[in-house]
Amino acid sequence: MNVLLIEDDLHITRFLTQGFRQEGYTVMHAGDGIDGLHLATTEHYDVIVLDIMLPKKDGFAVLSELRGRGYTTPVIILSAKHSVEERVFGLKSGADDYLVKPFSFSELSARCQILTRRDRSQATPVHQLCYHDLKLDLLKRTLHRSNQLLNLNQREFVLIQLLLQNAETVLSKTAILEQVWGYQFDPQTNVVDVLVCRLRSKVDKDFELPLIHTIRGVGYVLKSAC
Amino acid sequence: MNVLLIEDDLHITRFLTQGFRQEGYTVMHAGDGIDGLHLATTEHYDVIVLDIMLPKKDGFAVLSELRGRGYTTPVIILSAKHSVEERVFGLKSGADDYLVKPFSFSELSARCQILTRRDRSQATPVHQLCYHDLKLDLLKRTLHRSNQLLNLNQREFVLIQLLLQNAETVLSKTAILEQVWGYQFDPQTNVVDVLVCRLRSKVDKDFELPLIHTIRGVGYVLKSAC
DNA sequence: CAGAAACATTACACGATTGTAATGTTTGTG
DNA sequence: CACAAACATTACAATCGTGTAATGTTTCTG
Repeated sequence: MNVLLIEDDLHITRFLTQGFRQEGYTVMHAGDGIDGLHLATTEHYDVIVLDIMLPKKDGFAVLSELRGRGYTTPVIILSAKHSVEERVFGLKSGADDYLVKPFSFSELSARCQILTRRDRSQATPVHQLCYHDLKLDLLKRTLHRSNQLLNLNQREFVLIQLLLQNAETVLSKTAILEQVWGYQFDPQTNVVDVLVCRLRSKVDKDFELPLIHTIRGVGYVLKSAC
Repeated sequence: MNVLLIEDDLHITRFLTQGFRQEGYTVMHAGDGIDGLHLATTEHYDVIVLDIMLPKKDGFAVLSELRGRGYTTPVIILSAKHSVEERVFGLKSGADDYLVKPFSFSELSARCQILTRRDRSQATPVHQLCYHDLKLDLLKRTLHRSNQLLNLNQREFVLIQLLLQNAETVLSKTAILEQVWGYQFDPQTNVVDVLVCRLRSKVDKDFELPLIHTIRGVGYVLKSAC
């Protein structure tokens, strides 16, 4: 069982890490929101324990980005505030549970168990990837932008899937070549450029806000901000 | 959405019933443990909200009997006590959540939503279809027969999916036309025959046992027996 | 501002996919 | 067994998907 702990307070971190390890969990730790989000989207975890007050990116932001990208990993929020509004807000933003500090480790552990118990019975991989007004359904093989159906071909579909799975992360051309074509060498042509262009003409052309951005000298990203 | 509320305090009952009804839930109410258990085991509910201090049979007893009989309906415990021991005990006995009185209705409602949301997501569509030695993966878009990868094109893929979803059920040509092409009329050609033929050449040709059978005058079936 | 590098777009060609139609084969009935 | 209907197979043509290369455009540097 893997736990991702996103917490900046060193005392709490040590306390929880120890507790989880004693129960046989594997714990990964991130000390700020950016790191946490990165870990959460690159590795598999059974539960994420998420502090709200975090450096760089707060817990709510991490949570909403995570959910926005289609990740459904159970999240337990830890927070010092116990105002009803904040608790409800946390739960509505996609958290699965909300614990107010101070709390006992045994309760946290019990609540983790509930979430993972439920999760195991599912064990179904995500089949919908969302970002901004894009929605990709892997089972129906459809891509919608703002509820409008876009007709993609094979290659375009795989590329947008890759971009969605790595939303807001720059992908180099080499990485794209590798993951879309399976090539581990450069075919010395501009296939990637052409494919990106074709995808753009479907995904971005008729819309106000472009989502596919090029980072000159680096690669491409899917993101909504400029 | 159906809620079962097991609670003896009349004020709380009225308060919660009203709140749930305003959110469009249907609420059933039981005033003691015996009644509650009886209702829980005879009707279907999406969530059970369970008080601990109850006449006749307390909440923990109700919960453990319920779970002992195999019911997995999500249960939220309401309790006046907030000792860590009791909370952990409640969670470990099979509750899905634990709220300490006094609590706000909005938090209870949010937590109910989480539990029912999770439940609904368990109804996630299957992404693997299997029959005999055929295995179709809708996410990877692959078809294997006896662990051998078969390379299908678009139309063939949709047809085998349809056949697998209706394994051992005869599908008429009209039905196939409708579900694979979306046509609701007969194009007056033999597209279906041709597609079946092409699919067969991949699925059945190199194997001992044919899986795609034609029922003369009726349609086609996927089955392993003759 | 000239030039080069990086990227975008367009045009073209080849192969795969798919629908149509022609031809071949099986099955059942009188 | 002759015949027709139903189905299977094959052949062909139109279209689509995809890679390559040529041409435009942008961006950055000196």
